[in-house]
Amino acid sequence: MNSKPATIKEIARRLGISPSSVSRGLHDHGSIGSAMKEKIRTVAQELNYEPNQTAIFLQKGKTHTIGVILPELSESFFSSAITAIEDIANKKNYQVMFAQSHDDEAKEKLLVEKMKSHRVDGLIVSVAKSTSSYEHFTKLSSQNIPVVFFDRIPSVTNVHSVACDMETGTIQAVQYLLKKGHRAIGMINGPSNLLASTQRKEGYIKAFGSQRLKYDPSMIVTSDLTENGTLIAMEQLLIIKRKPTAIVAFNDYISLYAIKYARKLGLVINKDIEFVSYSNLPLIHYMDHIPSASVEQHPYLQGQKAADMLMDLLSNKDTEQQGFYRVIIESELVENRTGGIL
Amino acid sequence: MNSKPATIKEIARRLGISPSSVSRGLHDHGSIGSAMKEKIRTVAQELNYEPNQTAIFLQKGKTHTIGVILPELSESFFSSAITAIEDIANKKNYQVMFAQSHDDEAKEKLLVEKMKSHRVDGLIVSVAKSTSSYEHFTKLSSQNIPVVFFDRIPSVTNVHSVACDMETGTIQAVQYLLKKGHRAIGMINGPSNLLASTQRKEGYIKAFGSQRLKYDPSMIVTSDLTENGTLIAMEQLLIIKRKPTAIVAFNDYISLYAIKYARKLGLVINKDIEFVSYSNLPLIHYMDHIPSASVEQHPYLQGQKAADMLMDLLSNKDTEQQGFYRVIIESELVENRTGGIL
DNA sequence: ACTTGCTAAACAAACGTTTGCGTTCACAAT
DNA sequence: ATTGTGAACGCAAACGTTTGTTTAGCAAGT
Repeated sequence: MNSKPATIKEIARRLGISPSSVSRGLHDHGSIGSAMKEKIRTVAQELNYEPNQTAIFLQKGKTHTIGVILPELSESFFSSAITAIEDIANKKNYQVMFAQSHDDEAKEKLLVEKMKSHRVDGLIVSVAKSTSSYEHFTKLSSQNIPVVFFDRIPSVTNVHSVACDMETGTIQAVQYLLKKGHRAIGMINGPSNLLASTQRKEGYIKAFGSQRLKYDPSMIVTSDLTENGTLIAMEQLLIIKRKPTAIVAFNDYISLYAIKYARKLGLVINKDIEFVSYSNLPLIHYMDHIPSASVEQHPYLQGQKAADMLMDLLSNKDTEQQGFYRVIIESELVENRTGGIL
Repeated sequence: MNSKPATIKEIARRLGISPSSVSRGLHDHGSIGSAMKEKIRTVAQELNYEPNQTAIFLQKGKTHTIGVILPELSESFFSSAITAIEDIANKKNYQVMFAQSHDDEAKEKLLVEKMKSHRVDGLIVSVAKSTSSYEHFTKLSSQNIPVVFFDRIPSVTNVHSVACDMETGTIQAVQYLLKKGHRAIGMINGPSNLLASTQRKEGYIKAFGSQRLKYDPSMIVTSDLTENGTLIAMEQLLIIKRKPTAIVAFNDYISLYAIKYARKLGLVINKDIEFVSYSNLPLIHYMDHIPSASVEQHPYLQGQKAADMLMDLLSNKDTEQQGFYRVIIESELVENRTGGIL
C-alpha cells in the first residue's frame, strides 16, 4: 500500500535482466526479443509501473512543461486565453505551470526566475501593466528558452508575439455607427502610452476618412480606466456643443460606467445615446442597458495561437532561429443582444 | 550566449575541487572553509549558476509542485480559489500545475494520471459534476500523494476536505427575509443529489423552525440550473395560491434568470418580489435588478484553507497519518448594493 | 573451420545534485 | 612520541532513466 512506486530497475531485477533492456522493451526502441518484450510489458503492468518523469526530465533536459504568466485570472479575457493554452499544451503532452503577476513588475520578475529554476521548456507571457523593462525575459531567450508574448506585448520588435489589432475592429465599430446615421461620435480612449489606445484612435480617424467625413478631435477623450476617470471623460464629451449621439468606449467596463452615468442624466440608451465598446464580456448577456455592439478580441484564439507558436518554437529549438514570429489577429465587431427584458 | 547553464560540476572544475564541496559551499551545509565558501559563491555568481531543479527533484524525490484540478476557470468562484492557492503555494516555495476538467470525469481521470506522472507532491481538487467514482484519487493517496478536496467534495468520509456549509448561510438568508416581513418565501433549489442542495433545504426548514413558523413544502422547487429549468421552477412557484413575495435562488445566475422572468411578468424587484441568492458574483455590481442579498461562499478563503491543509500534509508526510482533515467554512449572508442607477 | 552478419542482451556513462562516510592534515592535549 | 580532535575536503553511491557501445551466441556463407 505505502510502497514506493515501481521503477525500471525493479522490473529488471524481477526478470533478471538489465534496466536498459527494460527501457527498450517499453519503448519498442532498440533490439529486443519479442518474447522478452512481452514479459517486460506484463511485469510492468503487474507492478503498475509508471515512468518517473523527473528522471526523464533530467536525462533529456526537457520538462515538457510550459510556464504561463499573466496579470489576472479573474479577468475573463485571461481565463479564456489560458484555457486555450492549456488545451493546446495538453494535446501536445505538455503541462502548464502558471502564475499571476497581479500587474506587479517585481512579482513578474520573481515568477520568471521561479519558472526558470523549474526548468520550464518555454514561457507564454502577457506582461504586467507596470512592466517597463524586459531583461528578465531576454535573459530567458538567450538561454534558449523561448518566450511568446500575447495580448499585452512589449513594444520591442525582437520577440515572438501574438496580439490583436484594434484598428480594424475600431474601423468597423465607427462605420457601424456611421451607417446607423450617427455623425457626432465620441470616443473614450485609454492611456495614450498603450499601443491599444493608439490603434483605437487610428481606427477612429480612418473610419471617418473612409466615408470622406472629417472628425472632431475634441470628440476623442481619455479615461484612466477607473470609474471616476470615466465620469470625467463623459463630462468632457457631453459639454461639446454638438453632443455625441454615440460613444465608442475603451472596453465593456468603461462602457458600463459610462452608461450608468448617462442614465443618471436621464438619457435613454440606444435612443438618446448609443454605445459600442470592446471585449465582449459574458456579463453583458445578463444586463439590460448595454453597448449595442462590441469589438471581440478573441482571447481563446490568441491563447491558441500563442501556444501553437511556442510549440513550434520548442520543436524547432535546435534549428537556427531566424527572425521572430509576429501574429496579428484581426479584431471584429459583433452585435450584442441584451440578456435583459428590454 | 547560447551556452548551457552552469552546473555545480563546472564550478568545481574551475576551482579544482569536488562537486560535493561546491554543493556544501552553496548550502552552508556540512563542513566547508569560509574562504573556500567565498570563492565558490563568487564563481557561482560569475557563471550565473542556478540549481537545476530537475536534478534536485530526482535526488530528493519531491518536485515542490502541487497539482490543481478544477472544473472551470471561467467561473469566478474558481478563479478566486486558485488565486488563493497560488498565493499560499508561492509563499511556501511551491509551484502550481493546473488543469481544468471541464466537468468531464474522463478528462479528470486523465489529468490525475498526468499529474501523477509529473510527480506532483500533492493535489488539490474540486471534482467534476459528473464524477461518480473516486478510485483515481484514492490510488494517489495510497501512493502517499496527499489529495485535498475543496468546495465540490466527494461524499465519502476518508478524504481531506474543505467546504462551505450552506446551511448557516441559508438560515441567515431566510431569517433576513422573515425579519423583513416576508412569510411566503420560495426556494429554487438545485439537483437533489448535491450536498449543497440538501444543506440549503435544511437551512430553509431550520430558519422557519427557529421562528416557530411552519413552512410550505410546495414552496421549495428544483431547477436543473439552466435558464429554462429556472423558468419552469418560477412557474411552479408563482402558481401557488399564496404567492411568494421573496425567493431564495440557488445561485446568482439562477437569481438573474428568475429576476428576468419576474420582470417580464411585470413584477417590480424588491417591491413585488425580493430575491436572495448565493455566490456573490462580481457582475452583480454592474446591474440594476439584483438579489438584495447573497450568501458568500468565500472562494478565496476556501482555496487558502485547502492550500494550507495540503502544505501541512506535505510537511508531515513521514509522520503516520491519523484521520482526515475536514474543514468547514461558514457561509455568510451579505447585503448587496446595486451598481446600477436605481 | 573460419569469417561474417545478425539478434538479443548487458554494460556503462550520462543527466546534476545531495549526502553518508571516509580520508587527510594540522594542531593541541596527553 | 603518541593519541585525540576537529576542520576541510574528496569519494562514491544514489535518485530513475536513456542510449551508445560492447559482448555473447548462433546461423549462414565461404
